[in-house]
Amino acid sequence: MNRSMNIGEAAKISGVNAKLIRHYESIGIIPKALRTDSGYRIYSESDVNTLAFVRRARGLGFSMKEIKKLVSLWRNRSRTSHEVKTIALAHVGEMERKISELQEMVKTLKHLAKNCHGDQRPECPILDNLGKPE
Amino acid sequence: MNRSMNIGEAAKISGVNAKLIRHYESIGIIPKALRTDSGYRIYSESDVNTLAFVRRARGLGFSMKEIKKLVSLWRNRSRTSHEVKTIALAHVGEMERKISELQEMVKTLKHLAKNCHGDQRPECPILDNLGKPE
DNA sequence: TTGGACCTTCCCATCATTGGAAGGTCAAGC
DNA sequence: GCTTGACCTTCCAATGATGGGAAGGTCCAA
Repeated sequence: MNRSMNIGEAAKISGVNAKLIRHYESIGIIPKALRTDSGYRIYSESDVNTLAFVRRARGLGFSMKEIKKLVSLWRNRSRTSHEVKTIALAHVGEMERKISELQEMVKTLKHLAKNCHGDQRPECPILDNLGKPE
Repeated sequence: MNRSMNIGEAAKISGVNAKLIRHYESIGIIPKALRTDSGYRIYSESDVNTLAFVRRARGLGFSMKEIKKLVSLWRNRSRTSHEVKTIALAHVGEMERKISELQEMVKTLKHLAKNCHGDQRPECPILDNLGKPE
């Protein structure tokens, strides 16, 4: 129990590669790791949990700034679920905005592509549209 | 007609700011502009058309690499509409993939948020999920 | 003791864009 | 003619998240 490990092992278990672990430390997402006498970083199981937390938050598309806040809330017993939910819903809103934007682009481009023969001839409504929209 | 203008005017008309015009020149999206004796860049109406083309392509989410190719096809009379359509549809596919990814994240996060009280209490299924997915 | 697999820090690249600094040019008003 | 301010020039750096690699130190097993 309570075993400690070096960065390679922590990477394997947490699913966050070593390069990224160092990076997360450097930008303050996770606290500075303890070191052996020779300078190797040491990780506890708790540290690995934090890393996996970060990985999963990334998987939901949260920014590093948001993740930093989420980690601190996670670690803070006097947090309120309201704070967490606010961040989550703001992120949902941002993603939904992005989805709409992409859908709009897809719609336009599909329409143009539908009218493009896609053969050996040079005529192309896609280029026409980009070249002169009027 | 056939008036020529400096970068500021070209920026206004094309809708691409001056900083970005210089950048596009530096990365080869547009050819190097002619210069006055004193070194100011000179743009023709045709150049401005190219800049607006780039701006609209950006608006459809194309990458600079793709836009470089599209500009060259636009300028090339012996292009085939097939080439253009291929690029466009590949881009549509990429955007649809991205949309699915975002939708999946939104779905997960909305589900977690729905079960989160969002009040003064610390209990929070969002943090629980990020902390231990098992 | 040697080798290889690990670790360290540091710098650079990506992508598209923006910002600023330091300095040159132009045109209008005095 | 000179000043002023708006424009232009180049160069360097930052963004956000990550990856790649170099140069060098450490650990462990044969």
